[in-house]
Amino acid sequence: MSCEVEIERAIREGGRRMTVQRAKIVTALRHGGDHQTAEAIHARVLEQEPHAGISLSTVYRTLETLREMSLVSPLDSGSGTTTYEWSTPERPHHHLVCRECEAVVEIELPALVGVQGQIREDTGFEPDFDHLGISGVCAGCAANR
Amino acid sequence: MSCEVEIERAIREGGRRMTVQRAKIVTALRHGGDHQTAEAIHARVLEQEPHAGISLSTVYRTLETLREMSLVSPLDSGSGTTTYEWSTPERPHHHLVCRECEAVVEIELPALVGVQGQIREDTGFEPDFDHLGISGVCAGCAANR
DNA sequence: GTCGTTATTGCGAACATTCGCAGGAGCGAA
DNA sequence: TTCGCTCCTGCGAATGTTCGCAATAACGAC
Repeated sequence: MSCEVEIERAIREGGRRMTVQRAKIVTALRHGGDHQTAEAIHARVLEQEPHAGISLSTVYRTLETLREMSLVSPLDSGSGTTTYEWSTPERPHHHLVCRECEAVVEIELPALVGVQGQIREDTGFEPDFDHLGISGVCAGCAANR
Repeated sequence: MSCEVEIERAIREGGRRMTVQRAKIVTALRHGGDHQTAEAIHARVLEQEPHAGISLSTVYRTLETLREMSLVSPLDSGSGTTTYEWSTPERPHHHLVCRECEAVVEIELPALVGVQGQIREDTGFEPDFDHLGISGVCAGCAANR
């Protein structure tokens, strides 16, 4: 993948360092599909390189670092485990997470831009409205009652 | 407090049982101010009745039960600890949680009703928009950079 | 009041995640 | 190339929260 170079440059900016561990975690994230747990990413790294010896702590810390740089979006699925997906700023979207069956549906919410503006004007607060996890009850579970 | 009777009735509906533990937890919640952690509620119960012998698990389970009945609103403050506050349906509000300093600001967002309608129409999903925890960066922290 | 069903409790273990610390490695400067 | 600063890692312990299980107690029926 060619974009690995760009990511490396992005990491270097801000005084961060490029390490083998980070490279492997980034690769696992980008090739592993959406909504992976930290544990799954860790397993994927070890699978491709059993002697890599990357600790789970490092996976968590790297994910946090990538989140600070807005390269990764965490999604709290409500059931106690957080999943991560590679950021796609060119296609902003949000997630509806069902409280009952834990299904996740993607949705675009351009109307949130107005809400974001209101918050900013009222309070000066800059909300993270680029990748919201909205919990609730999906149509299927609502029907089952 | 007179409304304890109403809460008791609400708990009984749906086949739930009224126990001493639940009564004490409800009292602690209602008299303890907003945004208490489970640990704080537990401590408050033990403080007023050292021999009560209520376990932390029971506090968590009771809070979950009260949340299912929409009597209590949890707020994930981002720092790993969840706080709870008694629901006030007559005064719906949301919380802006600063990712840097963890300050919490209350805000009313009537504009969200429109977004809620859009989600419902598009997907049939019923979002929990009555008590959102919105993370982001507050004005003060944004200025410190 | 007694009885039986079953929701609820307390306990300890499990879970996902974070933290502190000492050793190791990345990267700029010489 | 070597040196030195300091960021990063691995480990194990700690955190907040959930879960499984056996014992207990609430509440409706008699």
